[in-house]
Amino acid sequence: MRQKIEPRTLKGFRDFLPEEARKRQYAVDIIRKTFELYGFEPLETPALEYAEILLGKYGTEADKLVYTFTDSGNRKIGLRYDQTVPTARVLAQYQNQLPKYFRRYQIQNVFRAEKPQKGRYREFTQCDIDVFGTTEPLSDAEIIACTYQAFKNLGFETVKIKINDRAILFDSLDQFASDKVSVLSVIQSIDKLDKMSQEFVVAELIKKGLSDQIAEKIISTINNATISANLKQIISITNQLGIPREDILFVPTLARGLDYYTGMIFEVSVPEYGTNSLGGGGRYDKLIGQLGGIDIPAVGIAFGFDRMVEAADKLNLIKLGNLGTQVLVTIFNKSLLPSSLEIINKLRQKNISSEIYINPEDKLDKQLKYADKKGIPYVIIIGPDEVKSNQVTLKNMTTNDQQTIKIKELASTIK
RNA sequence: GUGACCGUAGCUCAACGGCAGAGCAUCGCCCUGUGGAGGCGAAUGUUGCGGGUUCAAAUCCCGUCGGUCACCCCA
Repeated sequence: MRQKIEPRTLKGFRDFLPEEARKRQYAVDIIRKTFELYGFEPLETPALEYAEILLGKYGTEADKLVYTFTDSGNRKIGLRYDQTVPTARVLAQYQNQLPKYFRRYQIQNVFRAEKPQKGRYREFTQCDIDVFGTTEPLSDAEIIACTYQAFKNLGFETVKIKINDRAILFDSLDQFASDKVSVLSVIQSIDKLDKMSQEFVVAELIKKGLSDQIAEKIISTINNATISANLKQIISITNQLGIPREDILFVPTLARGLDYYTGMIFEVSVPEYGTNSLGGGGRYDKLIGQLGGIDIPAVGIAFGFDRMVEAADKLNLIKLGNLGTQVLVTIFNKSLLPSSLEIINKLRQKNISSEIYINPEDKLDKQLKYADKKGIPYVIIIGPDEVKSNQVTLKNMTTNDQQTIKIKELASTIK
């Protein structure tokens, strides 16, 4: 007796059925075109890496979230946790083959062994763009401009970029750090000012071991911080690259959780969707050196493709009208099947995406019902009358119009 | 990783210790050259899974898997 296997997906992993998959493909297409438009080159890396490449890069906390296994050759391996680490490996491994100023994009799935919840999964897609090999503010600005445009191209009405400079945070907060409470720890608390009240953050700072006065002073210091020359320059270039001044906001309390940022940091959000950031990034000039052994400055962003699609879908920005099957060719009966086959060939030669009903035994009403359910806008009927007059009946499923036309007029009528 | 809530037909849910049900969806027919509306009929379950308590468990208890939410962290 064969054991019955229950079909199911792994916790935190998802299937994308046709409707969902089509939306994702639609979005990925727009994003990829934008990246290409801004001169970024594609890069793909394997899902699996040697575990030693992945582990120990962001700290012990992140290491726990890396999927690791032993393969049948007894190698310690792991699934990629992000796209930055594998790219750092590529930079170290192929340094002679890559351009000095390397700008690449990467749209791939990453894996994290986290507890899933809303908008968070164990396998999800990240869109990365980065510029390697320079500390020029122009490269920071290019990343911001391209990110902004990708969101705009997807159809988001307003896109806001919050920007700050880690240097501002370090310079103004260093004075408050102690053996007990590091600057990075203070910065992590500061990062919460966006979501939490000031009182909450002050309480957290006190809990971390700072005095009431110091905690209050930190808040007022950071609220009064002024913009850096570096940031001014980056913003000015983004304006010249066509990003409206009002969509770039200097937010001195923006901190970003990751420790490795060294300069400009930024986050993207879409106000219509909520305050949650859809992506973030910044400059990380030391990370690649730590990862691959060679010092290469870098700036980039990763945005969450899944959340972006969810937001776009919620705001009705994904129009699939012209995607998918345009025409269903029905089969009147078995003996007229050759006529239907002839038509479907013609349609496909004309580059019209079309489907032939798959069962010649089914009656016409069933075939129409099928088209209706799948949302196919046109149906072609070829019965004895049509065959006799060398025509076809073209039915528009949305307007309910129906006309009998010559076969050669088909393509132009549908388009 | 910590904590809370929830798993009953394809979907949304009812039954809350005593015969497992409804609406929607599906399929068939009304309708042998035309979908969406309507009418009639049919099919659908080891109540997520495993164990325990009980004369009796969908219901109570434990475990497990899955989902949702918050924290942490992030995308």
